[in-house]
Amino acid sequence: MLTYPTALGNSVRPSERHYRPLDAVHTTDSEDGAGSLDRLMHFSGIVVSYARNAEIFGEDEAAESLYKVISGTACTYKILSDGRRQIGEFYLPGECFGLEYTSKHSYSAEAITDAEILVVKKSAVMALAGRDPAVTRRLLTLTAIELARVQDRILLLSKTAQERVVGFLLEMARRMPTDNAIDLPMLRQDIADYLGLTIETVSRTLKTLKNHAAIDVSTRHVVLRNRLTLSRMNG
Amino acid sequence: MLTYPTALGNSVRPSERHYRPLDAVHTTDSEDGAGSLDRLMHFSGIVVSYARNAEIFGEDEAAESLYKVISGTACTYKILSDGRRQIGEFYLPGECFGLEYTSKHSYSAEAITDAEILVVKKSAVMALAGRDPAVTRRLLTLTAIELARVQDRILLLSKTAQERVVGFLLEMARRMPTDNAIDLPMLRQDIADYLGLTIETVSRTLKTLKNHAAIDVSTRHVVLRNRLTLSRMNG
DNA sequence: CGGTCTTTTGAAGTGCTTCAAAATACGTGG
DNA sequence: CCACGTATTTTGAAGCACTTCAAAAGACCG
Repeated sequence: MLTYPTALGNSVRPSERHYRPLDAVHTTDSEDGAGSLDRLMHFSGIVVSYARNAEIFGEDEAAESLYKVISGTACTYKILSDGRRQIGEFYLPGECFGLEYTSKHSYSAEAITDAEILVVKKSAVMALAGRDPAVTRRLLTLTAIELARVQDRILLLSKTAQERVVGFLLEMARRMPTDNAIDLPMLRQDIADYLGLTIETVSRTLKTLKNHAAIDVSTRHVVLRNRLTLSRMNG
Repeated sequence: MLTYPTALGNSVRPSERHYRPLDAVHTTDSEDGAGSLDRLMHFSGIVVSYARNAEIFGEDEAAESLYKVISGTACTYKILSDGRRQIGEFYLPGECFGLEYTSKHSYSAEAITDAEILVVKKSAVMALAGRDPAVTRRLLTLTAIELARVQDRILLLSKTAQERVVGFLLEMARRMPTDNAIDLPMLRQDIADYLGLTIETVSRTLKTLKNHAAIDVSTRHVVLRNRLTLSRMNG
């Protein structure tokens, strides 16, 4: 897998795809500290542009920062000893990752499209958290949301190939601004590595769904045609 | 599956198995609020005894309490529409569960052996957290640890049956007080539902490991004979 | 000791993977 | 803007790991 050079610094280079405008991100003040944390991130963070396939951080590196996707898509992953790659999660614009509380990262992260990522030192976040309890509460909320999401993935991974693919599509549709249309930022191989399937199985399953008139699918675009059918297929 | 009657109240009925003495639990004061939270739980919580297979809470019930295992073993689980059960996690003495930040539980919990569970109202925890920021930090730490554990499970579930069983045994050994001897509190069916396998595959895989002199295994007891072999089998 | 629950074992079936290759999409230089 | 080379996706056929179904063996409890 090629690794493209990484552009560092506060540059604001246009990226390939924008899924959600930044101003759609939740920035209002609330008792869970969303406002304070969000303001801190945008104030003390720097925007870093990553080319497609560029590594954002590596496993076992010091975990010093929090990350928020501005544009493009990132993912976390681990390489197993047999060479297979398991993708932990995809991160779309507005979503945060790097919420680990160990000193080293336990997985790697990379940009799967050209992407702009807001990078904030954890030390800055922790300093603010010391002054503003709402920030700690916000971090707790974000971590709990991530936990719930990962627990859902465990359910997904215990299902059949068709249920996994359907679950993936429904989840992506939920997280995208458009209702039934999905612009897939990732390759079939990424989907396969996310769902614990092979690329061939993903391809064949999408075709089956298309043949059952449940979806329309082209290389990078999916339209959910029949949510009722899909929900029934979702186990 | 039978559901046994649940004994409610502050009773202290002896339970089947004790894996770790309570005083081995981390109770020292520290900057992450472990001490404050722990004292609160033991001060304002009540100990409830559950018989084997008794439900501790059900999916969609209001999530009003935090739980800490005193003795015995509990697990969280979800029933899929096809009737299969996916176990989310096992909880051994000293471990906490119910760390959800939604108003309703998104999974069920039950005692898989007779068990004593310390039950604490979230409202009490949150009240303390409002006065003592260290408690919120402690909750954040506990949630982050749970998150890391679930992320590891995702890796486990993307592996072969043998790797899953080996990973399960190594993980259980790590969490038990004894080094290489494991007293399994759960049935083969529970292990199967945890690993996303069938009971037959679990049984056959344990036999294979035994035949390779990697473990000794009887119904409820496992001894890790050769950790090097096991580690190599762990993917 | 008898009944029930649990685990093991065997044999056949199947869903996903693997291997191989064709078809299609994509990016780039001419 | 087209043509070419590369990357990605699709399709086909065979293999295999795990499941399913069935039944025997063993463990547990009153």
